[in-house]
Amino acid sequence: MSDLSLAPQEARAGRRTLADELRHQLADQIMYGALAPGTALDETELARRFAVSRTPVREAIRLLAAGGLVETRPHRAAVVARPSHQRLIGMFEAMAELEALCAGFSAERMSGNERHALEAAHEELRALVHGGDPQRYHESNEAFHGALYAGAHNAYLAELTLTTRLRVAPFRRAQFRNLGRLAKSHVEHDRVVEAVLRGERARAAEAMRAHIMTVCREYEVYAGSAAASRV
Amino acid sequence: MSDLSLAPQEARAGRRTLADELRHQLADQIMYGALAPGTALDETELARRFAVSRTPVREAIRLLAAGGLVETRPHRAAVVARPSHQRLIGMFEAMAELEALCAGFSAERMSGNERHALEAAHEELRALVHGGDPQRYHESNEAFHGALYAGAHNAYLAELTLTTRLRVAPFRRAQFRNLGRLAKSHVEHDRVVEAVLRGERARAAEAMRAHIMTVCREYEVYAGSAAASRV
DNA sequence: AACAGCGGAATTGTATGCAGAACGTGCCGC
DNA sequence: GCGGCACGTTCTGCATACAATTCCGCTGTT
Repeated sequence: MSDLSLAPQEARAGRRTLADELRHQLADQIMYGALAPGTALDETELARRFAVSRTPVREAIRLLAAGGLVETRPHRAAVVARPSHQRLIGMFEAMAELEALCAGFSAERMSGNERHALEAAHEELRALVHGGDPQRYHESNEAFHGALYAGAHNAYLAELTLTTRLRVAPFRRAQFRNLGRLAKSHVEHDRVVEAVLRGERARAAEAMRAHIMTVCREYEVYAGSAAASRV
Repeated sequence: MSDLSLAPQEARAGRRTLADELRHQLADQIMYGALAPGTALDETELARRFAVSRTPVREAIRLLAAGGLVETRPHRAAVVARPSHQRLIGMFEAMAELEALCAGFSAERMSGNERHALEAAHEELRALVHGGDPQRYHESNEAFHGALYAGAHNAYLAELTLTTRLRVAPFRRAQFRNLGRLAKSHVEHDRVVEAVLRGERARAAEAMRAHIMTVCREYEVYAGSAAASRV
C-alpha cells in the first residue's frame, strides 16, 4: 500500500533516509486510520516512538504537510488534516474529473499490453468481489486504477490523480467494510473497461466520473450517519 | 507574484518562519529564472547567502521538492527541476485540462460579483495588450486566471490548477517577451469570457483548453529553436 | 464567581556539531 | 596513453543544544 505513494526515483533508489521512512510510516498510519483526522503530531513524542531525533521527524511532517495529509501552523503542533465537508466534496469532485481524464486518455492511448493488464486487473477484482477480503480487494482496486493512470501516458496527470486519491483515502475507509458495495463497484468498473477497450474516450470518461461520484455519495451517507450518531 | 503561492492561512498569519520565507524567495527565483533548471542548490552556500543556518534552508528545499520545483536524491544536492520534454508536454496537457475544468465550472457556478470581476480582469488585460509592460501583463494575466479558479467554487481544484501553473512557470517565461503573442492571447481569452458569461460550460472548457494548448505550442517553438541554437 | 493579566512549563523554530556517503584527484597497473 | 582504484575533500543526513513562542494554570481583582 505504501508503495503507491512512491515516486519512481524513490522506488529505484530504495528509500534510505530516516525522514522518508518516517514519512511513509506516518502516511500509512493516517490513511489506514491509526492516526485519525484532527490528531496532533507531537514532534518530541514521535521522535521517542521511532527512536530517532526530532530532525527527521520534522522533515517527515513537513513533507506530509506539503502533500496535504497534515496541516501545520507556525509554532503549533501539526495535526492530521481534517478538511471541511465542503472541501472534501470538492476533492471528490476533482478526483472524479482527474480519474475521468485518465480513463479517457487511456481509451485513446493504451497499448496492447496495457489493455491486457487492465483486463487482468479487472478480472482479479471480479474474483475478489465475493472473497470477502477487504484488504486484498483494496490493493487490487488500486492496481486497477493504477493501470488506467499508466495507460493515460501522462506521468504528471497520473501523479496528480494518485495524490488526490491518497489525500481522500482517510475518508473512504468505511466503504470497504460495506461488502454489498463491491459488486456494484465492479459493475461500474465494467462499464469503464468496456469503453476503454473500445477506444471510446467520452464514454470511458463518463463511466469513470459516475463511478467516483458514486463513491463520493457513499461517503456522504456514511459521514452523515456518523455525524448524526455523534449527536 | 509570490503571493500567488500562499495558502490562505499563511497569508493570514503572515509567514514568520525563516523556512517559509526562504521557500518563497527560492520559489520566486526559480520561477523568475534567476535559478535556472538544472542548477544545484548547495545548502551551505544558500545558508551563507541568506545568513541563516542550514536547518531552515534544508526545510525550504524539501518543501520545494514536495511542490515539484526542485528534485532531490539522497545524499546529493537538490537541483532545480528540469523535466524531460515529454514530461513538460504532459504538464501542459494536464494544465490545459485543469484550466478547462475551472472555466467550465465557472460557467455554471459563478456569482454575479464573480462574473463582474472576471470581466474587469479581462478589460484590464485589454488595456495592457499594447502597453508593452510584460511584468504588469503577467500579473494581470494571473489575476484573470485566478478569477476563473475562484469561480469554479472548488478550492482543491483551484489549488491543483495553480500549483501546476506555478510548476510550468519557469518554462513559459520566454513567451512574455513575445509581444505579438499578447494580442492573440487576448482574443483567446475573449472566447473564454464570452462562453463563461453565457453559462456555456462545454464551450468555455473548450476555449480554455485551446488557449492553454496554444501556449504549449508557443513553448515548443521556443524550446525547439533554443535547443537548435545550442547545437 | 468570573475574568484579565502574568509566570512557568512545554513545544516548536533555529543553530551547531558530528558521522557517513558521494564526488574529484592523483597514483598505479595495463 | 588510458582505464581503474584508493584516498581525501566536500556535502548531505542526523543528533543535540539553545532560543523563541505558545499554552496552561495561577493569582489577584472586580
